[in-house]
Amino acid sequence: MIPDEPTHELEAQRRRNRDAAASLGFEPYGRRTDGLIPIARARGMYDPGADAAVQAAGRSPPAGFVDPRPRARVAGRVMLHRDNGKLVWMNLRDDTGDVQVAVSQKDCTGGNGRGFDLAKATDLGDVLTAAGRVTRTRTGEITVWAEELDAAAKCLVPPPEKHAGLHDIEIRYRRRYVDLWSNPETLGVLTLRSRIVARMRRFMEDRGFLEVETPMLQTLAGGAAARPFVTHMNALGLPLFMRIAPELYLKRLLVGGLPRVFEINRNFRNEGLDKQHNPEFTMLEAYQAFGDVETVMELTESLVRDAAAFVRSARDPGAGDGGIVLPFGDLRIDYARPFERVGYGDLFARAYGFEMTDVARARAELARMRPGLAATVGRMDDASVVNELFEDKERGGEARLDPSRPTFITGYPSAISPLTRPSRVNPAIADRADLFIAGMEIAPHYTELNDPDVQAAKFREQLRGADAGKSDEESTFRTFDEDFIRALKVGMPPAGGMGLGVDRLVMILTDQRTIRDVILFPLMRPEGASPGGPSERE
RNA sequence: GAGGGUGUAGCUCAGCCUGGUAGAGCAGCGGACUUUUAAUCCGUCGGUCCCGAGUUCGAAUCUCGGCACCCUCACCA
Repeated sequence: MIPDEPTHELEAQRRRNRDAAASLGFEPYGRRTDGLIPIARARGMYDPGADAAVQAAGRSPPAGFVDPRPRARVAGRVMLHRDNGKLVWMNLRDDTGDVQVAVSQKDCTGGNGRGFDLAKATDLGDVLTAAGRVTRTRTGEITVWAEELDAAAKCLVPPPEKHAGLHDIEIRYRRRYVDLWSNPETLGVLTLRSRIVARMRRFMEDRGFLEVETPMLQTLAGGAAARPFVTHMNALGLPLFMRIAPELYLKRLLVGGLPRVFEINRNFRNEGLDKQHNPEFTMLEAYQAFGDVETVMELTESLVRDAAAFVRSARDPGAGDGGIVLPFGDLRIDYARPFERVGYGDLFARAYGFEMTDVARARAELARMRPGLAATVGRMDDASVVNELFEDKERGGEARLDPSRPTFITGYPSAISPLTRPSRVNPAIADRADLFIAGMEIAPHYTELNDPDVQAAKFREQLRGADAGKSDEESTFRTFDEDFIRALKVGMPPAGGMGLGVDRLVMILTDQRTIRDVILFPLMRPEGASPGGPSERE
């Protein structure tokens, strides 16, 4: 808070109400409170029999009558507030749900005895604790009939409109702390994400994988083709990169003798952002020694199926053990059936009506489709030409997939998969498979390259490719990692590896259209940076 | 990067096409009310119409420039 900033009228009023609560003897910012239970649990404690017994006892219960209704102590934000004079109704919300609280002048006499007065001085958005009997009102609403009410935190900022909620998308991302408690959908999706990740972690552990943490600050950013974020370390006077992938470190661990390793953590790529890309994103990357591409495809398929089953049961706990079908937009995605598999070459032929080996035709086709690219097509190598066609959004191979069926594309050309081991059967084909769901690439799988000489040659090839025709920006991220080659010289067992885009998978499983809706704090430009001078608002 | 859209009270929005000096609901404030459910009833306060320039007697409204966000496309694993 900036001291001399003039406070808004609504905030000033809230400060007055806070001071009023303080002068009633409350600590406006609360204190430790033991014995709190989640609101959902308090609601579950409601006992119709006990309510009936109290009803039967009537207004003047017989001597020795003991109120059998359960007591609960809950904490939550004030979502609604209805002041009926000598009886104040409010609705408290925590992360488990809402409950109505009645604060009656006659009955709310516990604690410091001023609970009713506090209810009168309460603003929407305040955090309170309430303790009392769990009962039901005439109209059937489960209610904590407060015997005590205490202040826990003052809300000085006016909350969103009580019925419409917070709609402004920009403010929802910028102020998640408001979005989370005012929009139950946000809380639901983001807590579900957390539980999905926990579930995936356990799945991997159950399969014998060891979770590890490898450097995020790297002197060389390798393991993928992407532009890194650049930073600088003062103490060593060292330029550093934020990692674009953990791959080269995880493989060093295989060399070190760890047979199954995985990491769930952030990667950083200095590229554009859209519905499927956030500059920092979470990846589950795993390597299994003595496995191959098939091994890790099975791993991913089981992992995704398990996560989907988990989401389905979280959404609909009563559901039987039928299929696992989850909605994504208009799609209904079936995770129970074996995932589809389709070859790169087949998809290409299906999309264009000729074989991808017909390179001359492919060049002509690309030149026709992309007049702007016509000049460059001549300088592109065969595989790039084919892949350019393959990845075309409208006509390409990926566009031919059934988005409602999780599908592995297999048989990628070796030429576009530099870190992948060529197939033993046909070296022109890489042992690589990419999992697509809902038209989104979710996870690539590889039989990893472990021959140091072949790897070194591929690195060199990439560097050469970088020098030829590519822009400076593109070439900066291509690096030759000498130590990684040295590690391979020590001997890495044959292995299968995969990298799963956690944010994208969570999007699909939770039916969210943009990656920002599954990230707690998506990247935003700073607020108030307009040329008129930065306005200090917090 | 290109095109389109949005930006008005704390929040949700109308007004903009067709220029005449700012509206509603909720929230707030004062009052009434011990079974309400977006409580109700009476009264009332609240504005950098995103920022800047221009056109005009007059701009929330029209024009130009800028900023932020959203959508589509492009780029990018």
